[in-house]
Amino acid sequence: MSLGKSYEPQAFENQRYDYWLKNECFVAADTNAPGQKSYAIVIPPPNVTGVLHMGHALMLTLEDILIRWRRMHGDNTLWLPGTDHAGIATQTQVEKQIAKEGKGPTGRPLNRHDLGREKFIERTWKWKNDHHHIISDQMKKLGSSLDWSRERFTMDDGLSKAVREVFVRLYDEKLIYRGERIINWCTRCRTALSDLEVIPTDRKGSLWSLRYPIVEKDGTPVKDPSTGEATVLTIATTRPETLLGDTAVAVHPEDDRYKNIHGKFAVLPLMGRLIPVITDEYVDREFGTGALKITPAHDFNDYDLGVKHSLPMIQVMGKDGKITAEGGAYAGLKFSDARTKILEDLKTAELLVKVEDHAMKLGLCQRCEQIAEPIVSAQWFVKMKPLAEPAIAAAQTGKIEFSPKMHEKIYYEWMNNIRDWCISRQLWWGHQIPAWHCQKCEEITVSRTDVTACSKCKSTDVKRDEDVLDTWFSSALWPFSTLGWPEKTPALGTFYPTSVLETGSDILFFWVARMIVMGIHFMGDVPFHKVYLHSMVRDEKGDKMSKSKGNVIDPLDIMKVHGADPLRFTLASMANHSRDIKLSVDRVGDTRAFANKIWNATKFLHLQLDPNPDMPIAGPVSEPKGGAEAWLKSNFKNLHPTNRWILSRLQSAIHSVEQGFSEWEVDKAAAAIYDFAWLEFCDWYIEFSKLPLRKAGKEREETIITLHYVLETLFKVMHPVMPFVTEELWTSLPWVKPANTPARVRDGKSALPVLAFHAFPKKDIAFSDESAETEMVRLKAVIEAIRNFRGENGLSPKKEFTLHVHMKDGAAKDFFKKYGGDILQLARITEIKEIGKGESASK
RNA sequence: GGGAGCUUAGCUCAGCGGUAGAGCAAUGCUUUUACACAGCAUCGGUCGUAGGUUCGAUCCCUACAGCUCCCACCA
Repeated sequence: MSLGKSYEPQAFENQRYDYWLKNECFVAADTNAPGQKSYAIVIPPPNVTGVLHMGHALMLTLEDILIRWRRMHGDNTLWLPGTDHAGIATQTQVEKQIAKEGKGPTGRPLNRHDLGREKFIERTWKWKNDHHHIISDQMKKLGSSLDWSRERFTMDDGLSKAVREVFVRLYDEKLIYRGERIINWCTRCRTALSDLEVIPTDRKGSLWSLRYPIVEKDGTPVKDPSTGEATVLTIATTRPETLLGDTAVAVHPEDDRYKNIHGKFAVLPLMGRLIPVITDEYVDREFGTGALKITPAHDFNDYDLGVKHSLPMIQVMGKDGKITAEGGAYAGLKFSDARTKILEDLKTAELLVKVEDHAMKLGLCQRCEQIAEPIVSAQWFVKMKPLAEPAIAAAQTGKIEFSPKMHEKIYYEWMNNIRDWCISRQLWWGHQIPAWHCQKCEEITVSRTDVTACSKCKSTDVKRDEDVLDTWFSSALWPFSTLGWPEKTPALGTFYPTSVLETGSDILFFWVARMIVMGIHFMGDVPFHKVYLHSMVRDEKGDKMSKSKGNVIDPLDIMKVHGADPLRFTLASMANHSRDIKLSVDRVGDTRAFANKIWNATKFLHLQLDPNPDMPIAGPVSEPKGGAEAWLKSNFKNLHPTNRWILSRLQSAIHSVEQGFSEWEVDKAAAAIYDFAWLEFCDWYIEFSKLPLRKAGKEREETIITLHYVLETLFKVMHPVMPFVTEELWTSLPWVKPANTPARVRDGKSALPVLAFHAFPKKDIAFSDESAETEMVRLKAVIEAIRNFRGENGLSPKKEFTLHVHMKDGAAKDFFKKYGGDILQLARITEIKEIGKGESASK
């Protein structure tokens, strides 16, 4: 088979992938063959409506490397694909689409309520079905060797069943409960959020100082003991609109300034109601005036104080982003308008003392960047503490290892301080909570099957809870739900626990920690033994890629121009552990040059074998009996030193790559491949090989065998990183046969060899040769010295010259006797002349 | 406020106790029968700063600075 002029990935990548797919090359067996081990990775499921971004490309590349590497080692490998229903993200997409389709009753754009829940969910399923193929097709473009026959979706029947089972069991175990608590609420998404979904963000704000007059219970002003004037407490706040819901003011019990007002009351500005002055050591005497207003319904700290002091909770900020009826004159105003109005009114009432600039953190909704408001609301929670304990132990005992190690500390930190997980979301798209509220006795019935009557009073007037579960709830079950749980499927037995969980470090808490928790609780064993985390991909300046900044590097664009393999190799070689990946398009271009280099090295071999009028020696060489490897092994001692050298270097490269893959140092593996292939094999070995290849006979034959063997082995070693080009080149080699290819593939109409089924090379000490390596170092040094001499003296490579050397010592004499011819040609010198001591060397 | 990581040639990064490395960029030469998506050579760094340990430090320790990230309820 002949090769094209240069590396053109577009010519073969799609066809290769189609061939793999058609022949089910990546389908895992449900059970292991005798003596076989299983190796499984479940993919971090991308959003079903998403498009492939560089983070996905990195994740897919790294996981495919591991999977292909283990597959070549003979493991029963499963790489399980799937997508996530992505509650808010998907729902928002469909809502946007609906909004474009028409107007609702009052002339505003259509929304989901106009359709109704059932219709809306139907629409969303349709959207999902229409869009799902986009991201999976893109994953295929990258060469991902996923077992598509086992593809799952977080809302498919099996997974829905698993979700329901888990919910019911946790509820029965009292680990899921419903409670009225303060939670983060996004007024745009109109749903509760978990702590993780709120991103603290630096914002410039103001600190307003407000006056709260202090009075007795009956309303008479409290006089200042020293001045005799009415006491007014000045309180600083960053959110003046919350004063509508104040139910107390607090001072520190030991604060001498305020001892006279303990037990008194404050007149709430604008609202006029009396609220108690309470004391609590929580108050920081140093901050502001040392006095604090308490709004239990709208601040996490105030909520705790409110519970502690049994304060009423007045909800003034509504879930719709407007002030509630409790807000009196301000009811119906948007929060921001309410603030403006309140500040005006305070000013008028002379209750606003001063305004200062104040740097502060604001919690923003992760999804829409709207300010997340703390609101008291009835939600479902998972009690995390008891579940976290065994998950912490699993890491401590080494049942789960984190790599890089530093993430283990971060994991402990979070798990040790874990708070209950708010799992209910006020959305329609997702797993609806399997709980029914009795309209008569308020009993909640949670069940695996749909409920028609209250479990307590038997009333048939029951209504299903409207909320759906946090998207991450179903993702947390992913490692076992995708394998068939709660059924005891063969696949579950074969592949659980999975081998490695690989993902970006940004979802360590969202996903990884929760999978560990759920896996241990429901399977009685960890969901995976190793957690490999990769860095974030940024643009070449180190900025986060974002659509608004316009700095997004689209993996699909890159692949279109340079091919999947160069992108994969680039990502792999940049996948370090300690810093973000700064990706530049140029870098992928450089790697494309590497692919082209390998392409041409292979072409070089073909050129030797294909009859060619310009090269009288060229012609086929037949494969040695028993194969090249066996032949080279038995003749190793008699091979030319350059052949022994390259075989020895190849072993060393295999060793480095194997080590890189097994120790989660993929970047080092990529470097080892690059250095061997380009710097040693292409730059030196191929140049050396040209000399014997010009002569007919044994030396030529031996060199062809070595060339063929090194290339073939190199392709195998590189295959996990660059699957397309390696297989393309490998199949072009004259001695490659479709051996090892499973029957289902071999029996196909075309039986192209598939590299994925061939064994990953193992380091073979039979090919290690220290003396050949030492000798080559010497030879290279001599040639390099001559090249330097040329460079420094401005002698062009064309200019021929004679090298005069002293050769009094025997070793040097032998050396030049042995390699003199090679040096002549490779360093382009006319002749080497020996000169006596005292004579000066000249060109 | 707590914690982590990073700081090495113009750029992107390796190296991590023993005379500074690669790729790209720049410059020069070369179209020699694998490759100009190339080859060869050259240019280029007191390895963030200041101390300490050591015979010896880019590499270990301690401070400091800058950048990045994570966690945290200071109004």
